[in-house]
Amino acid sequence: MINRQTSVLKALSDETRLRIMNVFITSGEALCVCEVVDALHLPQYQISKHLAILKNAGVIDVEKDGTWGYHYLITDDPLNKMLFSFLKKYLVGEVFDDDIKQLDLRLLLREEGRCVVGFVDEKELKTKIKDKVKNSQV
Amino acid sequence: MINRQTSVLKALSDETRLRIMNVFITSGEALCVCEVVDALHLPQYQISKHLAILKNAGVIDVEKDGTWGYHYLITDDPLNKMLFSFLKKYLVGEVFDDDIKQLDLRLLLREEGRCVVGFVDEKELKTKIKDKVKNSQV
DNA sequence: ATATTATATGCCAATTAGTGCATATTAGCA
DNA sequence: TGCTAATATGCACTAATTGGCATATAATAT
Repeated sequence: MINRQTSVLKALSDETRLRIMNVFITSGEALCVCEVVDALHLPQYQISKHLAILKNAGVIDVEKDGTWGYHYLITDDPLNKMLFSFLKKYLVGEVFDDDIKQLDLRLLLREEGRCVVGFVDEKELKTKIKDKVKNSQV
Repeated sequence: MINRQTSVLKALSDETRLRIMNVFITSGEALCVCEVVDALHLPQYQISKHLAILKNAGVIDVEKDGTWGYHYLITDDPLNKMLFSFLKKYLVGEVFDDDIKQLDLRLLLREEGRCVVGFVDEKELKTKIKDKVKNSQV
């Protein structure tokens, strides 16, 4: 009953969902739920729900790989293309930048481009990264 | 408590408000409330309320001229500029196009670039336009 | 002063949306 | 088969949003 642009913008009218869009857009990666959870420091059930809303609005989709679910932007669509290139410039500021930093750290844990761990809290993340660096030097 | 981009996109997450933004953006004019009312065919109190929300979000402002209130886009801001140029491309489709047609008709009633009548319904509008054309030919 | 016109706003009811928690689902693994 | 890990979802609660109506405000005209 309402037009597409309205329902898409409704889906984007929430800080958490904008933060999610931000990590997808600036990373350019397909991300699994646990990676988004760690980037945003929000509970898993919230991220899952918000991802479902974005999926419903037609801006992202999922591809399952075992228990992992890789979510990615639907870029083969003219309206979405406009939207994403707008958001890429528009979403600037502390919150958005912090999320990217966290995501970049978290992505260091990937192996061969794939997510291999669930959520890890802040300290655990740092420890794991140190271990990884150590091992790669050996 | 929430960041600016979020509150702006919240303000845009409503079909009526997107339609309002559309008439501002594609017409490039400062419009008074009655002109927006006639373009969208919605009750005055709705338009007033929605304009207040957009004003609150920092995307439009008002300049009063007697009882008339001319609303206009706040374009001297980098984030707003991005937003408006995005919306200009993004807001396409029947609803949006129809509103523009209605607005164009309605703007024919202006005199020296100013609004000189309140709301007029569809038939009244057509009559008035015919009269105007007739008078201008004499 | 009073009436009229353009616009704003307060209040209510109805709907919708977000959070938190617990639990369901599904896949891999011992 | 049973366990654990990754993700999804149902439910209850609260908060926010919207439309409709009536009325307020404020400027102009009579």
